Amino acid sequence: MALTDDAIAKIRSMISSGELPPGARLPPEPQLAAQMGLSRSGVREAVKVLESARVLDVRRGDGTYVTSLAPRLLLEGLGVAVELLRGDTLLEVMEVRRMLEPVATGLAALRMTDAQLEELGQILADMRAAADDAEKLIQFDTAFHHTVIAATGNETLTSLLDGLSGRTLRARVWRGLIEGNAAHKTIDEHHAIYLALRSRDQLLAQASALMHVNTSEAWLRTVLAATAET
Amino acid sequence: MALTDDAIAKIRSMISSGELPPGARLPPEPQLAAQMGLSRSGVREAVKVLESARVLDVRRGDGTYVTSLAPRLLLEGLGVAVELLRGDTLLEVMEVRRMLEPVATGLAALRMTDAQLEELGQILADMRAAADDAEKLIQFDTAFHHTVIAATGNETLTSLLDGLSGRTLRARVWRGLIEGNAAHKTIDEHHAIYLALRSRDQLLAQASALMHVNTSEAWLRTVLAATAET
DNA sequence: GGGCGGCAAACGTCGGACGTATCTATAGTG
DNA sequence: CACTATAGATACGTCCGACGTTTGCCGCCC
Repeated sequence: MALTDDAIAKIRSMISSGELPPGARLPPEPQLAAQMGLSRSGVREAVKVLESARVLDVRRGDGTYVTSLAPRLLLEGLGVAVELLRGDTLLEVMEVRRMLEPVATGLAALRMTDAQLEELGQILADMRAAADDAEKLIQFDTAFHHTVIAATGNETLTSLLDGLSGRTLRARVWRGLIEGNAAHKTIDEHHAIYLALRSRDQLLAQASALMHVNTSEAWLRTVLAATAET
Repeated sequence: MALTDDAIAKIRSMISSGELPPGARLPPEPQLAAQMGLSRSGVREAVKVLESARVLDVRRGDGTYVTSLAPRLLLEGLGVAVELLRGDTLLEVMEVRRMLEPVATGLAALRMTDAQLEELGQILADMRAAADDAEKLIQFDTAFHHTVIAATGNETLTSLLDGLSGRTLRARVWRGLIEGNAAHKTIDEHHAIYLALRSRDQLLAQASALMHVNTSEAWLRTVLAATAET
């Protein structure tokens, strides 16, 4: 494993050292191969790994470049990782959300702009209108929480929570909610969060977010228990 | 990009669907290539990507297997991602720690066992004894926080916070601490956290952890400002 | 000045070859 | 019978060379 992994480490080190800043262009693959003492095949594997980690951007026919290294890119991988977590560890993920999301929502109450509140109200209305379409509900739910967290202005936090709230996880929770006729109640919870944010009430925002995550966790337990029986 | 990325998606989907459970063995590369309609080179790139994400475990001379998919493996990539974050976004990371670590430490106060407390006391003693060795301080600091968070029993949370407290980030903070003659004060903060945990006092643990993260953040700001001038 | 076409550069994919590590089954030995 | 040593098969690691396709750019033409 030495050669290819060494190449990965070398490229990564050139980036973190500043030798290859964001936007920089790497030498062509054959030249890079010679420079690092391995074949083009090995370089391609290394580049592919860094591309999948959103560290490099490979443009066919053009060249290979370092990305912006923005957190939204580098933390994208968290989402795919969470998608592969199994059964009980999903409850661990939910516990993390339970710890993080209320505090973050409280912070959002202090920082949210009027325009963002407006947008949030629209999403809430959309959600109410889609109360019988699971697919749309999941979509608006994702947008709602993303908008709230993004209002903190912390892109790292936003990407992290986006990743923790993977699509599969959300889908499972909403499946439980709908089958348990609890979708309406959950939409009301979103409304409570919205009202707290609108009042710029940090503590209330925090509390309402905690109750909401708690509901999600409860339904996830239900769904997981039902799945385990089968 | 279609072929190799398709292969990655296919393998990942076979895993998340349960067709390839943890520990399962994949077909040999040539066979896998034929099965997915591309050359062995392409398969190797796909496998390499999943190996770097700790989804697959490639054993030379033997075969390729699905890992345990434990969160400690899948979230390992978060650490390397954080290592590549630049300047100001490190403050965002610190803000996330500021939100998450106190709550997690409070939870640890409720769940920590006597044996874990004992271990924590030992690490604290080691830290005091190494008060003039930056390298060791960083090492014991890492062990201290890892032990505290691990006491929550939530492996996902532990891996997440481990990743957020990357080695480079820690090194920068401690460099500031030592140059600013604040190492001793910081060790006292660790002691305060230890005492709170020992008293099983959730709120006090939470508060002491917040003060500690706050100190780290302040010194990180100092170091970043000094770096920016140069 | 702007649009069009062709050339060169660079990545995408393929096929085959050979080296090396690992596992296993077999034969041998005490 | 149990254990060891060895030979073969299996599978990944690395390299090389070739060709297709895409993209960017520059010069030509209108």
